[in-house]
Amino acid sequence: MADWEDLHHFVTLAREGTLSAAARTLGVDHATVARRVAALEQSTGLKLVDRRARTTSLTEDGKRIAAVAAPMEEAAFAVGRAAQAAKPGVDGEVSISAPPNFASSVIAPQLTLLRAQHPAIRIKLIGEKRQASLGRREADVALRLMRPVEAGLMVRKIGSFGFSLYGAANYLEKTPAHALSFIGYDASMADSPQEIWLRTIVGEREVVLRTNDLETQVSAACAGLGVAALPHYLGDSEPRLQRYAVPQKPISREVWLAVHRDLRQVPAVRAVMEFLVSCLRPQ
Amino acid sequence: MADWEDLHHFVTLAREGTLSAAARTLGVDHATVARRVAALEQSTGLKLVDRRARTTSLTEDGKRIAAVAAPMEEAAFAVGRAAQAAKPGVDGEVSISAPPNFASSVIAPQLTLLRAQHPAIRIKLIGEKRQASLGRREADVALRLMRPVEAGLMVRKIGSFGFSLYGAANYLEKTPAHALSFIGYDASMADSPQEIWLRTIVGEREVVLRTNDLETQVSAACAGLGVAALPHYLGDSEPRLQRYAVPQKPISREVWLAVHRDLRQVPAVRAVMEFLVSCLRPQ
DNA sequence: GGCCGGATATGCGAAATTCCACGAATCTGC
DNA sequence: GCAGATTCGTGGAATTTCGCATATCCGGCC
Repeated sequence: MADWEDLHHFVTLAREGTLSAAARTLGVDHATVARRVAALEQSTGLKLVDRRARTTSLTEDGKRIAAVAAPMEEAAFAVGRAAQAAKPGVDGEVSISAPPNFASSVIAPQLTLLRAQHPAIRIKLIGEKRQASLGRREADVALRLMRPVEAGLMVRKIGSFGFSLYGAANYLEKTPAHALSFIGYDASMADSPQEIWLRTIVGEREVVLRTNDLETQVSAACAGLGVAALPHYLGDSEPRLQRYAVPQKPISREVWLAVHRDLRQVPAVRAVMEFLVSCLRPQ
Repeated sequence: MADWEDLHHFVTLAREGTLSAAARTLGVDHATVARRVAALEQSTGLKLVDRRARTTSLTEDGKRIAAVAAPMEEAAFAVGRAAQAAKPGVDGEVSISAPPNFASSVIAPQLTLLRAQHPAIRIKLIGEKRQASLGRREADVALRLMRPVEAGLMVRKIGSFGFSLYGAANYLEKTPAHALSFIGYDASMADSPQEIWLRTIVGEREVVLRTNDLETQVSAACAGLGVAALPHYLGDSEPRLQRYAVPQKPISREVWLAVHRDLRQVPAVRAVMEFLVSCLRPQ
């Protein structure tokens, strides 16, 4: 019987694609991954990966084995969730995945409320653009701007927020509409609703700054570089900015709360979810 | 994330019931099992087993985790089968589980035929009364006397054999029917069809020897201790014995061949199955 | 009551595993 | 074309893990 930990390393390698990436997610050295995969090849008597200088690719046998072993990983994550769900009481660490600026602007400022109500809960707030997989427990709870489709999740729409154009007051005063400059997202966000909305407004005018970081957009707008499409929670809280009305139909994005089925009954997780709902409730 | 090998040890412990038994099936020291389970408890933060001097019993949390982890073991066995199935060609070791006397009397004598036809196949012939689990790869192929019901198996009836009463020639000559002594199975086989059949014949007469070993029955019958209910393949091949006819309806038992779905296409396994079928074919 | 078989803890030495560091190879951007 | 970044391979030192031996405990049996 093969060592299960060897299988763990191999499955991770199969998913991540490179030894180094697998090593990072496993929290070990890449040499360890290489050796464990070699051990698995030894014990199965099959060649599982093609080792080449810069990339390692799975052989046909490797793909087959990886496919069969994938359910094993599913089960392993289920064990992890079951273990967390078995812990009694409202304590322990709960990790939240949310869009970066949403995390810093909306959630973080209110964390003291949660802290006051449930002192035993430790929060890990992960602001990241990529959608953390709740299935593999990269986070316990996730806030998403689109309805999650991952299997095994309980999802719930808990609110929404609108966008407006914002500019520095003195910039808007002195600049005629046809001469406005714009601040937009970079290519990585080209498909986002707010960027599409912004393009309909920009028309022939100029986009002078593209950035994927909303805070940078705020700073640039404050400095009078141009106008930016910002969520209300950001723009309205910045006194140096004011809204710039446009005829286009305003847009808004929905906020969805997602939790894995297995964790939804955990007291600490429930508490965090209620807190997140309250964060989004209109004051 | 918990170490998968820790989970492996824990799942085995959960199934086997004791540290020592788990250690035996895993092929490690019981201290290792204890340490790994302790490590799992550490990493999950749950108490999984109650350690007592003579027995270790799962806690409620332990049962829950074990139940969730069981599919992981299923997947691990599937990986093992997939690995074996991926091996090309008619070679490698194939293990056969069969009733003990059947293995020694019917299969073993003909193994040279298989050997001649497929020199690259190594056979592991396991004669054991308990039914080896093909699902967990305790054997690749099994011969059973009843239709297997395990999930995932391909089963096929490949023959049958009958029973008769046998006794030493001189014993049968000198002993009148009402004075016959009998040789039967012990309590562990009390429910077997041949034992039930034997009881209908014995009536008020005496059972002078009970044993679970068929070879012992043969020896005793040869020595003139009494008559025994033996399968024809055993009794007919022993020149010192001859059948003793009885009015009761004769019985026979079916022989079933079982193989796991995932292994039925492996060349070596197919070859062994064909060989086993030929063993049962009436000459 | 004493003995025995089997099970679980514990301590220690050996062995295996892991991390670390360095070098080679490849891809990317300028 | 070259520098920088990333990746994989390898060898040696340190840590961890494992197996063995011993001690202890419990239940059953004579």
